[in-house]
Amino acid sequence: MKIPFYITTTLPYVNAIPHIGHALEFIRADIIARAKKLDGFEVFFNTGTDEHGIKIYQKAKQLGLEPQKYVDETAQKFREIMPLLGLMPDVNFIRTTDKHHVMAAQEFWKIVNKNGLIYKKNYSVKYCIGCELEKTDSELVDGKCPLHPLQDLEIIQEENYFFRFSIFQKPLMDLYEKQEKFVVPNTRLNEIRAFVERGLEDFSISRLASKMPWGIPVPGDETQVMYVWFDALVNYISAVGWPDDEKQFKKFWLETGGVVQYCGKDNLRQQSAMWQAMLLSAKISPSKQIIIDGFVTGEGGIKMSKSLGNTVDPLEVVKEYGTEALRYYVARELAPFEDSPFTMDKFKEAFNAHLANGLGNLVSRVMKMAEANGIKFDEEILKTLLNSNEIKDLQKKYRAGFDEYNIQAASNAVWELISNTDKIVQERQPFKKIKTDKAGGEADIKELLARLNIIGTMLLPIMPETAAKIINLTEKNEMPKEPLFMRK
RNA sequence: CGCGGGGUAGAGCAACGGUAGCUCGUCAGGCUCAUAACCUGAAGAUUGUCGGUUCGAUUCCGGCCCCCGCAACCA
Repeated sequence: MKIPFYITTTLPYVNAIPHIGHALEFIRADIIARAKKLDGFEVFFNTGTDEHGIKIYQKAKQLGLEPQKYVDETAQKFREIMPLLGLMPDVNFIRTTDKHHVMAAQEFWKIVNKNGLIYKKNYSVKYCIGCELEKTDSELVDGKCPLHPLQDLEIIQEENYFFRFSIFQKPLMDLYEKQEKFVVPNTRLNEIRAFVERGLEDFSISRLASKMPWGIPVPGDETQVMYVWFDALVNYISAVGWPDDEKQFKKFWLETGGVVQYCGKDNLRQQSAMWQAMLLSAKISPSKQIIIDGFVTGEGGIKMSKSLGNTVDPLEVVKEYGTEALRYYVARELAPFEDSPFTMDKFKEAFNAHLANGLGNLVSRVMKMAEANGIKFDEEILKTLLNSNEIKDLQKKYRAGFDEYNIQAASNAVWELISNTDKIVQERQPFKKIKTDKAGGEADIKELLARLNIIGTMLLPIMPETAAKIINLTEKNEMPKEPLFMRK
């Protein structure tokens, strides 16, 4: 009987096309999903697109498209990128415009409402006549719209539904206290704790449909649509069958102890506070863990932005270096939880050093020796090697890395093995030894083959295609027809 | 006194009460199985700054300076 495991990315908001930050999160979640699968778990891996709300409504209008048409097109771009990033083919792709999800979000609303946690209240909105847009406080400079500083903002009173977030302070603090490593890394847990401790305010969870119709209708009130967060977050349960597919929900939400959610640091509050309060309000058990990753930045830690021209297009990277190389870079060259710079120069450097010169070259040199001397992969030697302290220690590091969602640490263990193996070739010089001491040389080469085989196995979640290639080469005793990674 | 992260060799990071490690890059030597790859060694850091605690601080405490992100209904 396989133990179920549920992991999800944040659903990207489709007001823009996929960027490197999305790619990074998809790849990380996929690596964990694959590692769990290889470990014998029955994995449900979820991703998809968040498609409602004002930004999308405006974006569609601006492009002269119906919102549905716009989101169909953009969602398709996200769907297409999944295989290019090497995601598992059975990844679940949910859209918040899916019928089932819409139904689930409405059902969720009804339950929360029934539990007395939704109420109506006047909400004042600041509106800039110049922009013809609502403005939030954070968008204002000295209380004025920075684009139209001479015009006063109009205050519009609007009646919205609110969620009683404020009463969840204590339950959330308890959750952070009791659930082990609820937020990873710990600094983020402290951050959200401090935030909740300061006190929570109810937040509005609907918009007037007359002004912004692009949302899920509020059950029982056609004049309002649900605010995107209240809709989008529900995907984590609707994706596993809530509310109607009890069997699926029981398996992947209840038996797993909840979902493991990957999200960016900008999503900390929504996922580890708002969403958890929402679940509590519907009497559903909380998520299992929230994994917060940092952002990729440009050179020098500066935020990536189109206007600065320091963005990196994941599709360009894949086109130039391939999917596997991008996965490598995400896994090992980026800090797992902190911001890290991502530039094409750095990428090339890492590619040459660790994929071409490191992994690829090692495969070529070992397979050449094996092939030239007709030496076959030996299961017995593999078994002995797996019992050595060196390999055991590395496997331990590798597993601990994955257990802590520290993909970098796990990957480092693999490259430590690669480096050790290069050293062995140099020290024992089997290519020379085989000429004078046939048995000794053969034994060395067999060990090298077994090492390569282990490297392949360890690479399976990180670089699945390369890993399969390496395993295949060692078992078939073939030199790669062309280098695995050609120097750039 | 809004919140958080950070300032360590040319670059990117690590460590932690006992004078700093790794990766890339640079230089020298070795090897020739391999993708001008690989192995060994070297050069290169007064660990932002001032002060305190201590036998001893990069590591603990306090002040200051600088950088980055966020500031809730903006995904």
